[in-house]
Amino acid sequence: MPRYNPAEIEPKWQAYWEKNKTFRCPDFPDPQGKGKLYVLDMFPYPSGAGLHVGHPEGYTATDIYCRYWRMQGKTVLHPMGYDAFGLPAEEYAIRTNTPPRQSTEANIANFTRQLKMLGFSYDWDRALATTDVEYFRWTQWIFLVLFDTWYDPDLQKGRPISQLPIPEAVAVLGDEAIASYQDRHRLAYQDDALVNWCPALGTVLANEEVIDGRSERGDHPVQRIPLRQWMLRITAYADRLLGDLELLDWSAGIKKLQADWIGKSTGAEVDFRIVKQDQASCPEESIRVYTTRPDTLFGATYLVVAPEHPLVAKITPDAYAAQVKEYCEAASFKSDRDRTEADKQKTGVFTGAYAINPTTQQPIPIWVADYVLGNYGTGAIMAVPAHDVRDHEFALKYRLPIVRVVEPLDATLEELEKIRSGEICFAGEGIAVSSGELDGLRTKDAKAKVIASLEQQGLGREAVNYKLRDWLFSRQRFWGEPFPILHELGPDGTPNGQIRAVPVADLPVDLPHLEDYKPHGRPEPPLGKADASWLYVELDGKKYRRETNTMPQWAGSCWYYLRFISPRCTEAFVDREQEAAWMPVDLYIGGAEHAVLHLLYARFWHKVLYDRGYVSHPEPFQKLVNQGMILSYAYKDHRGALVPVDLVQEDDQGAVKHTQTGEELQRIVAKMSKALKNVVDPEGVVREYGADALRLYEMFMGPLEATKPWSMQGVNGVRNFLDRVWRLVVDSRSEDLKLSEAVQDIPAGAEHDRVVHSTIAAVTQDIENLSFNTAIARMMEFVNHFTKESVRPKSAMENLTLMLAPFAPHLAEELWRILGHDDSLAYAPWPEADQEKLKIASVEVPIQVNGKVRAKIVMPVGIDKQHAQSLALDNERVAELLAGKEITKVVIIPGKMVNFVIKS
RNA sequence: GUCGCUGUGGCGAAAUGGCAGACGCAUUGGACUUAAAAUCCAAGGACCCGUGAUAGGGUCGUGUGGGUUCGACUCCCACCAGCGACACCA
Repeated sequence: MPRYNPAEIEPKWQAYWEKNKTFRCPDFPDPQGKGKLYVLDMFPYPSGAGLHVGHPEGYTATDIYCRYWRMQGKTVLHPMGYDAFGLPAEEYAIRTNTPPRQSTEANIANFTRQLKMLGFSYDWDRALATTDVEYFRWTQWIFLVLFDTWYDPDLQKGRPISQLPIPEAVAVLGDEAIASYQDRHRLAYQDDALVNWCPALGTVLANEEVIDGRSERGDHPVQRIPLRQWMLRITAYADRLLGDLELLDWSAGIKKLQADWIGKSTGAEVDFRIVKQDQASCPEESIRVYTTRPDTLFGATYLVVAPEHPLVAKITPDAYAAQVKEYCEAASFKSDRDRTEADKQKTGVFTGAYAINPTTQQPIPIWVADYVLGNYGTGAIMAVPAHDVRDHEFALKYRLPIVRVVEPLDATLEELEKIRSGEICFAGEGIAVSSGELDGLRTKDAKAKVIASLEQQGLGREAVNYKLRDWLFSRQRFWGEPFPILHELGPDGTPNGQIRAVPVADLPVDLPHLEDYKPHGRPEPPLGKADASWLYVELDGKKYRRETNTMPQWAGSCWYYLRFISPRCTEAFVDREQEAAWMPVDLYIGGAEHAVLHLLYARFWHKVLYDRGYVSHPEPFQKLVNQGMILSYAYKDHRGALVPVDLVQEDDQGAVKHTQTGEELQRIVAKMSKALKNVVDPEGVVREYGADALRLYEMFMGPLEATKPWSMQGVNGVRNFLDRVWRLVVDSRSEDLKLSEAVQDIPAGAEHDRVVHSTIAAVTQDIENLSFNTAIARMMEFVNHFTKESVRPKSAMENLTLMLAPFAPHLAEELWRILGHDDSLAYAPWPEADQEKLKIASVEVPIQVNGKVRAKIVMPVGIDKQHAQSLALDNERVAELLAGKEITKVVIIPGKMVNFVIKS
């Protein structure tokens, strides 16, 4: 085998690693080693389409990192698994008439085959899928932990429900009342929620799965209907989820995304007394609003309540009832997203009722408008049209008064004029005016003063709000984890409202066999069609019906990183000691599309488990890196329409033309898509160029976090590099496999040593910084250097092989063998850069005049400033330029540059 | 609309206060070959001056405009473009 042939050596080494369990990870980190390292990829959803080039990007990065640290002596946990529940699998199953478990397992087998083909150093013995019954047994168990936990706001901690203090008033009502009180406080609770129900898909959808009132998948109409749903009380943890971001080594961008999603705001709740009117029999005294700008209270000229607000009907006088009712009903049919469409004109209706502004004592009208959301704050606002753009827009449309109470600190006269005339609205901070006792105060001080005064009068208080909502956790689908919950049946055989957990000993609750799990257009979950033997349970003499909702796809991915630590543990969801030894995850790499939801949900579950004493760290993922998207070239015609790549041809001049119209096209970068025929299949790349070339190319394209376009010529380029490495070491003309004659077991000279050790230093640094593209460039320089040498020290070739091993492991193993080593190099010590051998005697230093390079002089390393200056002045050209000029300043950075500043 | 990221040769990129364009692709020239492929060696930002040809020298150049600095791709301000996320949260 004289030539580099990845098709032969790659399967050979993959078989070797598998047979020798080279990457098996021990239960505990080696106490003699250099510590533990837990490196995790976001596990894939095993779609029928197989691996996409985007998958190996992150996986190669983590693989390089793991292989490097193994060579540095760390014990590395590096697992892989599958997030396999979910709607696409179920849809596919319905379409092809195969059971979802069967198609899911086939897809997993295909993914595993493709991943193994790329030579990743996973411990495959730890592989798992969220659909494994033995896995979701513990997903259900964790759900029961959530069900068994309430959040104690005083201790800021989740505690067992048995420790929830029961108020005397509840206790006297008996066991049922206590149970219902407890149920209302659990982290997993049931609630009547307005959901996005899609009859065609037969399920509720998350808000992000609904676009303009239609489903993202299939474009079916979506309705808003109230349904009894399971909710998870993530809002209880909002403050900790926000505060603990500080502990994490995540990019500022991702932290900000999460912080914005949680959306903490501080302001005040203010009570507005309702003006009693003869017609309305309103028992309530006041409406409570939430505002972040209590300092603008004097400018509140009307109130707005959400259409869902419980007081709407009570405060509306009969004369207005019909139109208010009509408006509220119309609003109830709109989705949240419809209502919040920004470019939409605001609408609203006057209720006919008035409230008293507590500062001015003036009556102000109360309106209903759907720009106020029922489920944020108190569902009601005080409108300050002079200082809030939304209120301003609404006030202009309905001709409501605008009263200016804040002046900007630094505005141009022109701006000030417009603000004073009410033409534009000023929403910033400034100085209070026309606000009685607040006049002259800065916004911050005015807020404090008005809150204090409201508190004194019992009319308001400081308040905090979050955008984050509780998590709607149930789906009406077949292919998900069943809830381990039982509904007690009354004497008439229908649920009586009492619920209980399935005893832990009875877990898992497996999915029943269903002949027909297709959607039927009604919101009852498909599991309701299960046999009575599954559906009905008798326990302690009572009859129960199982909960028939299933969990959303997010559930399984909320804790898989814990199961990887002890995947076969039968006693617990994770072995306690092993958890303490391996957690937290040291490096987590995945796509930015999971920046908010997955990472927030997983952090939430982790904190609950932490509070309940099941895990040892408050946060699961210490360092997070988002790999960039891999895009493809696409072509656009004069109209801006995209042209499929098979209709594009490049001519001799390098211009791209449409093969049919001959029109010259513009090359752009776009997402890969089947329609554009520019999807790159990783398996095809492996066949043509080899797995090592694919891995190397994905890393050489550019920085890990950047989005970058795929180029087959680039793949060819790195393959060319691997060929050069091969020829550097191996005699490619010989019939049998042997070292090149240039490779000799001789000591390296000073020049060779410098190249070797500077490469080691650079590559080591680059790997630790995840800067793989520059690490590869350094190895290319190394190869370019030694290719020119007719004698290549064997030790230098060994160092190169070791450095290349994390990137191109198959080739490196093969070269290692040819260099005379019997073992795999997976655990060979990483080469160390010898600082002594990096030292050089002299450097070339640029000499600048007024910042422009005018000469270059070789100077000894470590020269002092004075000598550097005189050497520079000795230079003929420099002397010439400085002749007769006055030198005003000389800047000298020894070893870097000398700059003479002269008067011109 | 708001927020974030990105803007550097023909292309992917490097350098993140000190010689802009490392490394790779594509291109061009040379060696090898009967020839081609492969391989190896070499050249290369643009423009100008200079020379028989070299050598050599100059000006400009990192999206645009301004600023800080002896010195800016790098830091600051404003703007433009592309991509992405969020979107009436009071």
